[in-house]
Amino acid sequence: MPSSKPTPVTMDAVYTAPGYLFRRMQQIAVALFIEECRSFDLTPVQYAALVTISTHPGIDATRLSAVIAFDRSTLGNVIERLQAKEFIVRKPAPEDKRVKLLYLTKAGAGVLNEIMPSVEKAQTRMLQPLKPADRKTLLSLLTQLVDLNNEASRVPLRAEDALEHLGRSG
Amino acid sequence: MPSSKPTPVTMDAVYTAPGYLFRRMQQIAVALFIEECRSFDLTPVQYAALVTISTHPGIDATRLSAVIAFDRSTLGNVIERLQAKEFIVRKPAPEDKRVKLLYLTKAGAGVLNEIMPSVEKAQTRMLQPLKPADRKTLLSLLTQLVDLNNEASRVPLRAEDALEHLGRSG
DNA sequence: GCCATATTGTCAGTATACTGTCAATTAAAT
DNA sequence: ATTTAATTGACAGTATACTGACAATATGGC
Repeated sequence: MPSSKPTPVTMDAVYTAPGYLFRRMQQIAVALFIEECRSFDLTPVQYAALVTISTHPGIDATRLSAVIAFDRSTLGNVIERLQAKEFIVRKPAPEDKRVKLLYLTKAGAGVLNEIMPSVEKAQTRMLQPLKPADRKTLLSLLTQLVDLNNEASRVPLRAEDALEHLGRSG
Repeated sequence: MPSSKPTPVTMDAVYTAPGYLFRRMQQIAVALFIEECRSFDLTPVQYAALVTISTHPGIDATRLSAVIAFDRSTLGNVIERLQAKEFIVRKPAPEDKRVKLLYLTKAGAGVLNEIMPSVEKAQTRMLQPLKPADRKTLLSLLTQLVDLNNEASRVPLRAEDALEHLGRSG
């Protein structure tokens, strides 16, 4: 017969779970980013979107979502905010009336250039407590893990999608 | 004079940043949790809260927030939802009219017992793609990093706070 | 050309997260 | 004891995230 004796629950069920640790590190990462970049009025997500629009001028929202693996619905609001701050502009695509193409404004390119050192500082700070060798190990394992689990999230990363707006066929 | 020549921005500014990788892993971790625990109507945060109330019956919201390092404001809504699902109850504290003490209901204890295997499965799955030795390494480094960066987040983990409701002096 | 299908942006709804504020209440200072 | 501080739960406001739906538009099969 199946034993229904309940295992005594301890806080280890939370503290040692990788999911909990990833959540904590995400909180910490965002906190450090916001702290270092306070003067630029850009969130981590907005920064990632801005970088991607910079490297892929004329990308549309759907492809942008695939390239940084952010939800399409979420990205709509992010784009709105970047547009409100006048860091990007949206232009209707001539060949497809559904699509709106994204471009950096001068202000957007400017803020991106200026914020870079602060972003670097935040990224450095979050791994700082580890020994240099451990930083490399963690980053390597984390990169592998994200890549190998790519399909597990709703919006898998599709870096190659970024090239489609340049006229490739899928 | 300072060179204002802008460094060409590449997607590496996003893809290799630890902050981005932590965000991706958090997304993936939540997605796997939700998938494995679909039948239980509990989110990762609600699960963590339930575990903590189980191991600390009679804890209040502020101490709960310190023990799992979740924001106090956020936790208010989480508690409301757990209460709506009748997994917990809130009782006013006799000695302090501000405080409401949290307790598991029978249904709460039941769901916690039943969900455990699915939670375990989700936690296992998210590290599965790595070799066993690498899983151990990553978990160890992650645990260290979260601990060493504890003060960087708005709500640092204060595990010892959990004992106060048992009558300690701070 | 027509029709089933897919894509795009958008929206409503729910659930974290954080900032800042507030009233009620308690504790501390003197 | 009275003023001052701090604490507690709550709230409003902003910003990710995901689900599921929708109209407008494109595309494919035929």
